[in-house]
Amino acid sequence: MMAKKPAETAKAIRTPLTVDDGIDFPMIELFFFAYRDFTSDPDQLLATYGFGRAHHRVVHFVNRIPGLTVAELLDVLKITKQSLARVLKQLIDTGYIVQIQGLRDRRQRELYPTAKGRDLALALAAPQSRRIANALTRLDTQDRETVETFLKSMVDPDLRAQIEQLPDAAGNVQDKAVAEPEATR
Amino acid sequence: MMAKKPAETAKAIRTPLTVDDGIDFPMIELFFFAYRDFTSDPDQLLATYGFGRAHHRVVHFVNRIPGLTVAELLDVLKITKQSLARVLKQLIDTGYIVQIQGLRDRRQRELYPTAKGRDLALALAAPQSRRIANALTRLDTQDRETVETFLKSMVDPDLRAQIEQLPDAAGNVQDKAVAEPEATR
DNA sequence: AATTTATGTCAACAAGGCTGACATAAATTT
DNA sequence: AAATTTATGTCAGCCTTGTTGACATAAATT
Repeated sequence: MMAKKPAETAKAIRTPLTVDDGIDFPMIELFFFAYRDFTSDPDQLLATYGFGRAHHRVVHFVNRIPGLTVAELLDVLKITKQSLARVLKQLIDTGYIVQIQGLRDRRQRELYPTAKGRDLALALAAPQSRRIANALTRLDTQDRETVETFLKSMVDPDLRAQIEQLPDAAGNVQDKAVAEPEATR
Repeated sequence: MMAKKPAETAKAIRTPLTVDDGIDFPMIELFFFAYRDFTSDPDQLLATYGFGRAHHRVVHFVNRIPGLTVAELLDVLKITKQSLARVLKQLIDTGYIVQIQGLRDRRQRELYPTAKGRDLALALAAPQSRRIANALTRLDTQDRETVETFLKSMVDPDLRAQIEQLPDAAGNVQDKAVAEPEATR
């Protein structure tokens, strides 16, 4: 991979890149730093469990979409099954997630959280939710929608479908489909 | 690390976590997916160079703060010098970045981009800036400030200082300090 | 002269991505 | 019924990018 010579000490550019170069650097950097700190709270907690960010993502989506299959999870995470296998196996072996053979299609393994897994998902999400709530307090109440619209627009259009499938999504019908009959609540 | 038994098949929870659990899941997931796609454009480009995300960050900040020292870069990136050394060496060997011994303190190595390094930084930033601009078009003009305020508030207060130091920051004085005298422009 | 600081480097390790190959059971197609 | 496809699992090995610890050098500071 590395090959080229040090290019005969090419000349150093001493001026910084700025917005004058036609790039929205402030927003790019804001997004970078915001995400870095957004992930720092759960990262710290995960370390005490001996888990990493990969475990976080799995626990999160299994709790958000209980009963999703391995293939569906792979599609959400956009990683390979070999990559998933490692962390999923750990989460199953340590009792955070259980697999149940599909009824309709018995090849499928539906993934569900245990009580332990639910607690972990909540513990990981809590500081992130707090950070967001805190950031939103500095804005007018109707500005939440502005931020939501912005973030949603940052997602690739063809991948936005994934978001719509999650519970609580705007105009989501699935919530009702999954909800139990009123009598049992 | 891994030790526990499969917990005697602990019971599966079949209901999803939702906003009713007191967590702002929609925003958490929006932020996750938005950042995932935000990094996807440069990632693709980097792959064609044989570089990774670590190279991106180095090239970015060296272009934004030309002449910063190794120690300062480590502070911005929050990684170890051994981690930085690998990617920095590659970027220097392939002529994207040059080191210049500090004048004031000759132990320091000031980092500058070459023309090649500048081009790369611009090429990496362009799609991200485009994505942001596109997302902002869906909002009212004054909503940009809302998004900026939100993102800034997501950053840890004690780390916000880093952002202020970058060019173009709101109320930033440094731009002038770094600028050359008018005659030479 | 002694110590501290800025940087570089070597070695080893871990997490979490990846590819390729192969195995099994269940569903689907022919 | 047989052949094929699909969903999942698993083994093996590789890469990037983070980590720690140890040590070396030159320059600045005490």
